[in-house]
Amino acid sequence: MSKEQGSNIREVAALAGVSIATVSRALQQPDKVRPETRKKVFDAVRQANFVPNAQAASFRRQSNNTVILLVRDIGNPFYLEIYKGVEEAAGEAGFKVLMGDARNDENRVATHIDMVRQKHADGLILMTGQFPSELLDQADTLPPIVIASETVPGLALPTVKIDNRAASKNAVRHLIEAGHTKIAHLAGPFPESLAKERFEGYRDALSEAGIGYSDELVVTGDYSIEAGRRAIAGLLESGISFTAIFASSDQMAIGAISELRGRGISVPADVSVIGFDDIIFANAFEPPLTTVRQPRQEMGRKAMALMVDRLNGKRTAETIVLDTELVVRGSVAPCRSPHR
Amino acid sequence: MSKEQGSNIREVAALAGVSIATVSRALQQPDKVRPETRKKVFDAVRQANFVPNAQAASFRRQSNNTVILLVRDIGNPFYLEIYKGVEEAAGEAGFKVLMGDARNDENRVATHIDMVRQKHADGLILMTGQFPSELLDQADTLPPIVIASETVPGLALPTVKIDNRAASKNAVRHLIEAGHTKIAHLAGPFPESLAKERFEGYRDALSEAGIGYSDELVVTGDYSIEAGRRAIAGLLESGISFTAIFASSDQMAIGAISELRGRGISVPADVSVIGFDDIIFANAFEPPLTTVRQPRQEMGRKAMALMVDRLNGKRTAETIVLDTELVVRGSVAPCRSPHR
DNA sequence: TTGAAAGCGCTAACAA
DNA sequence: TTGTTAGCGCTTTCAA
Repeated sequence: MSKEQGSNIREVAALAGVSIATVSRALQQPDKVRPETRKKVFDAVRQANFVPNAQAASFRRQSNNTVILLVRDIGNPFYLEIYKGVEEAAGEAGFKVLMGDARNDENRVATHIDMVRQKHADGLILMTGQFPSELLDQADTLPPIVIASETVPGLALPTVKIDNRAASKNAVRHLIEAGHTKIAHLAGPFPESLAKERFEGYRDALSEAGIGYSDELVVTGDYSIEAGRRAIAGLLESGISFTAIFASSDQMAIGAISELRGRGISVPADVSVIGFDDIIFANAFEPPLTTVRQPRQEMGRKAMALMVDRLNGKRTAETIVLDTELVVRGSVAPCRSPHR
Repeated sequence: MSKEQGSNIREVAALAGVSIATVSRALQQPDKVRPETRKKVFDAVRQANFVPNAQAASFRRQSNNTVILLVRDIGNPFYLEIYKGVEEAAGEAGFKVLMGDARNDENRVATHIDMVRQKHADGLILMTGQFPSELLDQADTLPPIVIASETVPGLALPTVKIDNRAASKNAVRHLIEAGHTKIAHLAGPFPESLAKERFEGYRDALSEAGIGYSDELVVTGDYSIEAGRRAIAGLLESGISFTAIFASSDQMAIGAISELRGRGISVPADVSVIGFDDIIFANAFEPPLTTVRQPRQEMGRKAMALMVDRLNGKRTAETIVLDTELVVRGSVAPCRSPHR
């Protein structure tokens, strides 16, 4: 029933009574081959149970139409929507997408850059805050890289991002308008740009409202649920008082709320919370999370578009800035003891 | 500063004053080369800024030490933990892992099987309920495939899974012990094995307790949050009464709870809920979700181990069954109107 | 321990 | 429209 497995283009050519070039053409550009010839080839392909060896083709072409999407932490649902956008745009452009997990580890970023150098893939879409410092001054020898969501200071690469500072400022302003003045900030890991930009937005809103800034209200974490829990535990145990939280990720917001609740503090009655990202769980959560929505799908699409440009030889370092939106749901309430 | 980019093994050989074979050996099996020669080669590699073309090597070796992990829906956090297990075991065995998204689409499964046939990867770990039916009778011509979590009836492939039927029965029994008799079941998509097995466990528990079974209490969905919402909306609108829900995924459980709450029905006070998977959000959710924990990391590790065996020529179709655990948290309460 | 040489399967330039 | 042919960069016998 099943024919020989490892048949190659030569066997097919022999079977069809044509040259291997014709087989290749019939398969790659059918309209360049006369219909009768095409039919002979297709029949032979079927008869030989032939599956072209994509590896050989990629090798010959010196490209394999594949890009790697490397994310900070594959456990964060935020990246999955991005992936979908990337994959959609990639499919349209004839590319495949593989997803890699950097696990917040700079070395793993370096490993994946090497994979591109070694032609495992044609390009790398980076969604990690980390970048191997030893590569920073080798910008001209880097393989095709596009940055999404994050930025790497001192590296002029095509980038798609949001205005983190403005989005944060807007979110914190929302808290201030509800009467909050003691606002904690669950930041990302410094000194990454993303963390710093959101932190600056937080400070902007504070100073705009004439509210004093306090170091003690800022805690950093790696955007995970666990980090959110830990941050709140630390804050509470150190006795700092606060009535609102602005978290740099929905996961941290969710961890924070869970921790708060575990200690008998209710959200939003006692403490208001705003997250960041609008992951799919934000809306199903109790209370439904007020958060900053990022246009994830579009971010993915744009990043892939930038990659296609780059792969086609465009050497600019364009930066695309996408809009965000504050999605007001149920995790913010008026401050009960304003100006306490 | 930066040297020529696309240097190849020939240049390095010339630079080092040795043959290309020696360069290859120095890089692949350093101990087969005299230390002085090795040093010459390494110096030349550095000088030429040489990065071996992995594509060429893979092509020559006819294998690339890469496996694809194809999941049903990359948006479900359940798969991310699996991925971590797979990647860990893969790293130890010298393999790379790429993750693909089947989007509940049989055609995309076929596409990925083709990728392996075309040598994009050495093997495929399948976590999809779907399998292209036209390939079912070609088991002997299939590339290396391992099934995880799911099963494909009529296909004898190495598999790692849990005892879905027993786990479900145990979960539903927990509901029954709390006094519930009107228990809805949010099932996966029939006729997939996974959905059927969990459904059978549900029926087992019911009949064991002498509770009658009603078709109307069973609704199917694709394991997503949205499916959970829709299922509950349908149930409520058709006027069926129920006091508990056994959902086939945490995401459906979360969607269900969110929908219930939106309609003023509280969990667990009015309705008790049990989920399946124990995703990372289950514990942070309000109420913390009682659910069936799957040993995801281990499942991933075992699946990869099976793949390594298979790639090493082992041709058995071993099935490994892993243990589950009912994690009791806060989403189940005693039935307030038992035997209503 | 090292080198020469064949060739993995395919694409694409060129010729017919 | 089709065929001939030269490699892509590497690994791996086999011989020295």
